[in-house]
Amino acid sequence: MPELPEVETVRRGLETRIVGKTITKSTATTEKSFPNAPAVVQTFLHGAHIIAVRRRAKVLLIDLSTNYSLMVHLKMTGQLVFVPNGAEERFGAGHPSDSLVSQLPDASTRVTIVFADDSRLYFNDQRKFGWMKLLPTSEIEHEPFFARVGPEPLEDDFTADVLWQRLQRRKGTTIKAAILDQTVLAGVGNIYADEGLWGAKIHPATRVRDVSKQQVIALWQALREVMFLSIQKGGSSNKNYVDAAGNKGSYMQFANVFRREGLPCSRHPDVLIEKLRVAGRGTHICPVCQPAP
DNA sequence: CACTTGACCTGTCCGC
DNA sequence: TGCGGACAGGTCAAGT
Repeated sequence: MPELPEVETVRRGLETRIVGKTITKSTATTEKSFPNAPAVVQTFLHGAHIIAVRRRAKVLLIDLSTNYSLMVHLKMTGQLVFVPNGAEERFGAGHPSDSLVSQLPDASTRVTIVFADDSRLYFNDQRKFGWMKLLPTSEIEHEPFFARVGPEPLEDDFTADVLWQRLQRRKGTTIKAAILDQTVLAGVGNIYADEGLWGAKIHPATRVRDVSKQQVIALWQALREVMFLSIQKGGSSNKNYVDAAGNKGSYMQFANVFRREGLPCSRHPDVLIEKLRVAGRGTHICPVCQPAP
């Protein structure tokens, strides 16, 4: 799924498109994608105005005038796509060739939200791992996930020292598993874990206790660099991901290891990127930059 | 508590 | 071409 840069890109796209709009109705085709009771949806979603679109970790928060919020997790294949003029609009026409969406709704559409001007927001999710739910805005901070999630890595107060401290709770596991752990820091997923570890020249299977302070500083810097760059490029479209306008991101053109097995390392043109399995996930390394621990 | 593995789903790709 | 298995951006529950 969408990791921090992709979710942030969606957030920015939605912010400019839906804030101020009024929701008139919604339909859900898959119970688990939007499990709230119909009465709750009727009372707190229909008729509400959009106040703000926020992000925490990989979760989107759409604040409503009813003092409820829509909490959305895209998981692996979720999309939130805004379409200006409803079903007749040929979406994607006139877009650059990188537009994935031709017409919505499609077979993966789980929820449709209709605004008063007949524009729509589609929640598409091929694998049905994602979900959206309504809850009182004041209860967000008490959600179990938010009560445990770690700091935002792109905030100014997220220093290398903070990362070092947060890693101490996972000394026995691999550095890759540790940075994927959302309670250590928020927002890193499989793509940026691999890219950050390559940037810091750390093998993903290195035990946290064996990672030096200097390496943690390099990792802190590399993770922030790759995620800032990815936001600039509109995120990574490995497969399903598109932004709020239905367009793909271009970060994968700048990736150094992710999904580049068999291709040369940009630091060592005669060395090929290898793929292995670490923390139960496909993992990509340069065997020279990142020697086995 | 720390750590690992399987489960949740659908679709695609790869080898036989 | 068909079919089985592995794998895919994330998180949780349950196991050790």
